[in-house]
Amino acid sequence: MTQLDITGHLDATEETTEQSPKLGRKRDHTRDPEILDAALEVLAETGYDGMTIDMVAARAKAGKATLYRRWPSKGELIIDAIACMKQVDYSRLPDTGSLRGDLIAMIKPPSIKDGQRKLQIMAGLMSMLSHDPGLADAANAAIIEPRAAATRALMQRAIDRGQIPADCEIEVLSQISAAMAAYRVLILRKPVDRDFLISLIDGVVMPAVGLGRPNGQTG
Amino acid sequence: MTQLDITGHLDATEETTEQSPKLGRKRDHTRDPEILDAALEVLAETGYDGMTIDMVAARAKAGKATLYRRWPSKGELIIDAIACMKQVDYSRLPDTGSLRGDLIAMIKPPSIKDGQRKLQIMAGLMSMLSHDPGLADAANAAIIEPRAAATRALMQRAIDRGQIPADCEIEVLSQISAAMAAYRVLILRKPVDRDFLISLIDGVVMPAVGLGRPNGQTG
DNA sequence: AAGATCCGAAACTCAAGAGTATCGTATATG
DNA sequence: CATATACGATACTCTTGAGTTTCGGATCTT
Repeated sequence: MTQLDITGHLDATEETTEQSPKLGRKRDHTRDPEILDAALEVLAETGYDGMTIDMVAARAKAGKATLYRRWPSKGELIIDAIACMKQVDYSRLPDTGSLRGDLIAMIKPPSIKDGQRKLQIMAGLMSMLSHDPGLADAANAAIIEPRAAATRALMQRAIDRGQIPADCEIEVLSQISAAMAAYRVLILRKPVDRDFLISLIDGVVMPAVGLGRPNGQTG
Repeated sequence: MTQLDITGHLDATEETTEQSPKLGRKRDHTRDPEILDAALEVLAETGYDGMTIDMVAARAKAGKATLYRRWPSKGELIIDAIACMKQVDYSRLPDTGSLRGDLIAMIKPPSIKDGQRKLQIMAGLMSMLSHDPGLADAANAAIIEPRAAATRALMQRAIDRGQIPADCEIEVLSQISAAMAAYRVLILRKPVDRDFLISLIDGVVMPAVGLGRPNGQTG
């Protein structure tokens, strides 16, 4: 449950338990993951402007000064927190043989919960995105793109298998679930559950790729 | 659904009678519309937390005290501004005879521009919506619901005419354009233009109601 | 014209939060 | 045990913005 490393600015993949014997230096920045987690929690709860460094420090049971020893500013802390955000693993895509099966296989409680949290974080960042390109890039890379890439891959595979027409608008279709979920949570303020996502797949996505509703008249 | 009306104010949007043209500084709260407009502008540009009363006052060429003589707080001002927001008129829906024609008829430059602006405002409000139910309600009534109701009515009419199946998921389908537009503007940070909206109608909505893609294989 | 009002500008108070500095303590190393 | 260092807590400075007050001048009424 606790796979954490991330000491510098990521890329630190080796997590050997030994320390370099550096002249009496004690533990490195071991508290970083907890602090970044606390920052994301507070961000999701109160939004970027509402959150304070004291809140984050208190949540992480750390001193305010500790945060400033490690990050130069509130903004940098948040960008780092987003970049180091824990991800659900999209590297191994489901392979059920059918597009519908694959899409539904992506709907799992941890995935839903993860999505909900990410949307809360996005909501907290929203008003800042227009004014801080670095923040927007970090949010996109950590929150939006991973899931989008996974869905896109599923659809491309269905095309490669000849299961859906090659001229499907994958770009748009692969965004439907994410967009509708975001709209529902952030704007309609209703929960996104499994049934909603399935009704999206069966009522929108599958028909749109020609696998759903038996075609009828032409309006 | 239904309309707005919220508190007590508004009705200032209508020009009652012709009064002294430019020299006039009338005694009633004639400046209200300009101030509310300025508030919306600043809100859209900088977000709720980023905006200051001074910004709004300066934008409206008014004194800060004037705003406080009229609204008790920043929050009340914003809620009033949203409630009194100018609307594009959705009361007379297009009637082209076909669902596709109606949907496309709703895409007009003023409508696109209006939508873009509303989304910017929503972005500025986003982080507040979770913490202020009154604000969320006002935003929903003024920004979200009018357009949603119009699209829903278009689809219901298509069902009544027998042009699309009665078991279409109207609720979801009518939200597609709004959700995808919001996703594109707020999260993807790309512009929403006429071509995008048309590709949504032809690539997603129409196929989903059985009027688009010639149905084929079963995956 | 005189009086009553409303307005814009600007100075002011007050609270909150970003960022800094200090200090006592805990702990690993030697 | 001694030392060096990182940490938590806390007090502090400084800036910003919400909300208030004051005042001179412009406008409407009578």
